[in-house]
Amino acid sequence: MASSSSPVQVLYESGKSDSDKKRFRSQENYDDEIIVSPEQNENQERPVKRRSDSSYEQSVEERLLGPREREAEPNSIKEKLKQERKTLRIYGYRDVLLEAVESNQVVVIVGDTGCGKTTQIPQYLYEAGYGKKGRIGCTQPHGFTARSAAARVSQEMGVKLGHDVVGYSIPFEDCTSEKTVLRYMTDGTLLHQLYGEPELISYSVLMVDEAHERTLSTDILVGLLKDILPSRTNLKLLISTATLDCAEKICELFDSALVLDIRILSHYPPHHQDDHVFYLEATEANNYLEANYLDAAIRTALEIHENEPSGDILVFLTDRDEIEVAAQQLHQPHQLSICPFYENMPAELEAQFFETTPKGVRKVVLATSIAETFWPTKAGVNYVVDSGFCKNKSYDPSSEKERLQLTRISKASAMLRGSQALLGKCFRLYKRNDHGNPKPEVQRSNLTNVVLTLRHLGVNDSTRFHFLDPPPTEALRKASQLLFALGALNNVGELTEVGERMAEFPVDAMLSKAIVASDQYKCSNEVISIVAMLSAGDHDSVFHHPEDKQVDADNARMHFHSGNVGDHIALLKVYNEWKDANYSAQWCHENYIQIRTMKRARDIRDQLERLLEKVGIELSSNPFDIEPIKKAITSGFFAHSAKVQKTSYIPVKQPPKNLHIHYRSGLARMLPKCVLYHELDLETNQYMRQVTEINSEWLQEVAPYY
DNA sequence: CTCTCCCTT
Repeated sequence: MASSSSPVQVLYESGKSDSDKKRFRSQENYDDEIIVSPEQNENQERPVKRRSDSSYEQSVEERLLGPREREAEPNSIKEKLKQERKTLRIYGYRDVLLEAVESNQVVVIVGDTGCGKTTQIPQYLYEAGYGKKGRIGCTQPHGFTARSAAARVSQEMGVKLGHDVVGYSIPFEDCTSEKTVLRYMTDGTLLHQLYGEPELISYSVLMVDEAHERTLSTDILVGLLKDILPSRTNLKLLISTATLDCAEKICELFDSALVLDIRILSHYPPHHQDDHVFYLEATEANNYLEANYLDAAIRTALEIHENEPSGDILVFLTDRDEIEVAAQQLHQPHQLSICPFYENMPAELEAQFFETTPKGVRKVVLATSIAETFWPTKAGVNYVVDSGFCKNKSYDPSSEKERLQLTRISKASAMLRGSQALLGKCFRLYKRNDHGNPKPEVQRSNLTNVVLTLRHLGVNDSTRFHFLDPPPTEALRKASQLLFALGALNNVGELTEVGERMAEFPVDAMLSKAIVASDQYKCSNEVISIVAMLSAGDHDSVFHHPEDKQVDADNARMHFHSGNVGDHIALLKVYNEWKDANYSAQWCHENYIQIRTMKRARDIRDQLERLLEKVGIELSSNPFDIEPIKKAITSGFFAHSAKVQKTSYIPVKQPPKNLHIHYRSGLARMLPKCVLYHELDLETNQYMRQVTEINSEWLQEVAPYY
């Protein structure tokens, strides 16, 4: 173990006798963080994400209304829900809010996550008659919040979800009908709806919720709404945010907007004032630099275990590696049951969440920031350890490389993390108010698809678009350059027919181009399968390789690579064999394939197939010749081609830099002359993932201007 | 001889 000369070590030893008090200072002043709102108390379910699970909707309803309540008189349920609505904090602002909307086109609402605005405001608007003038839309950054809000609202209104006035529309799930007036959806869904309804003519009110998350879709949507509002004078816009900073930016964008801060005026009974959040003392916090927060988190968890009453612990770390390190170190003390929790976790680990730990055994959940919003069991945890960090994808436009970057979490994230410890304590491994200010996604993303979407919606000069925060000009320029090379823009910068078609597909522009190109190579049937597989998950989420069965898993994987067909064709073979096995779960298990990824690929593929018809591409198939398939892929990915040089690769066009085929590729150590890759690893940007051999002459054929 | 946070059209 580390010697006692390490500042962290000393720190922890000094704190041993008196538990947290020495290291952590409780919040002294009242601060509206970590509010236990009535809604949070009532509506505690945080279901684990189950993509494409058709039984999900029902299970949400069942959780919202326990079995006993379902049997009770419908009227008494209705009465109970009606009373509950009045206890919500937001209820006190009902009239103020409606008045504000009546006399202003744009209203910004500042309120904490979970204060009831998502479920209540659309209902207030409906009750005030806005539903008679058009639809009431409410957008969310995430599909599952849209779905659970709609489920809750349909309960409160006593209507059947999706068959009456309340519905929702999220990826792969359209739960609406002609009767739907109150519609919950994701920002992305609404953005796509703008393709067919540029002025959102069917809506009378729109509420853009959780704008402070600053997702790509939210930012683009808000910018577009700025343009739409002048000609839609009878359209009301509400934007909600948890932070004042974001509210100010929105006000700046819309020349006149009314800001309603529903946090300040609220009053809480004393027991809701929190004395359960502990921060590091300033001098100690300075020791917690990026280098040792993992160590600090592990030690804090152990100290909680030694000094605090029973209750499960949730530790927020940043990635899978850290979780595995922490799991190993915490494994030693008995009476600790360790649960890892991260996206794309193997199914067998997921099962641990639902196992009840034996009496006297404390559960420690080691999670990434996924646990800020998803929570697999109904039971909460008593203790939260917040490292204060997360990992974020970032894009450098000048090198055109994507990387994962360690980032300090925002105040909003810290609040979400802390709110998981409703009745216990939250230990933050940083100073009070020492939050990060993460860049909005639009400033750290590859903008190719953003520019394509904007063009498709008639925004011809993206540098003059109303961004809440402008992206680097270089990123916009690089995006236009790639779109030109792909043939989506012509030499005067107009969207071409190819570009129009590409914009319809909900996948990355280069994949979208491959689909459009598959028309001329008569293999759209195969290409949409490959595109769906590549879009379904990142890197290794298709093949499963458990620690203890590496050899078996490798053998299973290599079966799809027979003939050295390349990783793209291997993915096609995986999809087709799964389909031939009737989409069987057993087949996935036997072949070490992750069924979650496959189900998602199937959903995406179905969607792509429907869109082929929309853009006039015939579903064509040439299963016995892989060359046309590879050519179609090359039409999208010529920019990712590399030529062999001795034992490594150099990009065909771009500053010299050696690349290697990733060891998990079917072509690892094969050294084909010329290859194309889907992506580079985010850590070193040196390893090509998903590699296929191509003929270098094709490059001239598919991208003469590149 | 290396291995990527979380979302979403």
